[in-house]
Amino acid sequence: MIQQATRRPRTSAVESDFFAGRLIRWQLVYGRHSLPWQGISDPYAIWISEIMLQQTQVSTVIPYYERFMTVFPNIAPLASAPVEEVLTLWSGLGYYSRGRNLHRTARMIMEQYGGAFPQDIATLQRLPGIGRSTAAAIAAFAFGKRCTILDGNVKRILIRYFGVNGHPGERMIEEQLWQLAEGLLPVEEDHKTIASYTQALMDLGALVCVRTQPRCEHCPLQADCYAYQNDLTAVLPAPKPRKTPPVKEIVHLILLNQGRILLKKRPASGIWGGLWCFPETSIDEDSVDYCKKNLHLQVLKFAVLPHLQHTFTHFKLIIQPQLLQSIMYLPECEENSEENDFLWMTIEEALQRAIPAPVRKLLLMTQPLLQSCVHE
DNA sequence: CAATCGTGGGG
DNA sequence: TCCCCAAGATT
Repeated sequence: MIQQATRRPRTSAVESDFFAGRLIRWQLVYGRHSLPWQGISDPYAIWISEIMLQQTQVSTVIPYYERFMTVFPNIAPLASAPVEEVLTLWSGLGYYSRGRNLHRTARMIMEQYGGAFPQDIATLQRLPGIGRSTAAAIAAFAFGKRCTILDGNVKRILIRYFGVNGHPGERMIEEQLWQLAEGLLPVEEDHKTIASYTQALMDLGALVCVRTQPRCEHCPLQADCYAYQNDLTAVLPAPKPRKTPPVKEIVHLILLNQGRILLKKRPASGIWGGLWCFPETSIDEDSVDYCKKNLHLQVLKFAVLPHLQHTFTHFKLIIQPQLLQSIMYLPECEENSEENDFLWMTIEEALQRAIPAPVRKLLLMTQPLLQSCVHE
């Protein structure tokens, strides 16, 4: 598994501080120090940033983080807000269960811990949305706890540094990496040291030990890196074997009525859980029939918009948008029926709600069209 | 363990 | 255009 094992008999305390020391000194000069969630030890702010940063790049997160912290500067208003308000601030960021779990956790911390963040990593990890790595990040940054993160950056660094064969997806490898990461922690449990070290790992992975064309010339670990010394940085880590994702095709119904459009709130579980979307049908079904049968709406189809491609991690979605004029609607589909999961709203209102990225895109694309319809 | 869950950017 | 995947967690 670990090719260096013969040359490097595990991680000793001496090596640990060799590794950590170099990293910390490098971070001081070349690392990032001005990110919005840095230079603080407010566990709430750190928590929000860590959740947003899960599987999401820093540049994407920054504007979302700023908006979120303006609306919810601390845990109390977050806990007392409706979930939908959280999802609205999450709109476009993806992985919306993060938003729902964030809200659940805020309420749990208010109720079970009197509004104060638990400092113990095991307790942190029991909170919704906080796994092993995120718990460690919060504990390290906010409380200076001596525990290791293991995100994509750290995995890539360790795999190269130690010359690990195999994908992090395999349980054995995953556990190996956790063990290695823990062995490399600075010996002393000093808040500043732990925070700098943790940030150093992230920065090295994001700025130097990047996936393609790593900047090994600038790496403080170069002399000891297995991949660099053996010219293997291009093949380590081995790419994850992937199946070609399936393609799904659906129709999005943009229903117009007196300057308003109809949106439907999706169930909390599944894709885009809890978000507002256009009613959708299969491409095999006649959309006018669908509206009559399922929405009790008499409609007139008057435009088919160019299709939209949206790629998820595990499948590709082709969206066929249709513009439909609703002539009238029958009593069964009054507003506020169906537990309020169908709502007519103006396009401006819709844009301010919790909607997924493609819906936002479609709304913006068709906004001029809708305006001209109103005038008719 | 494998699938699920978004979106955007870079090569 | 296509492939890869980023401060992962949950089921």
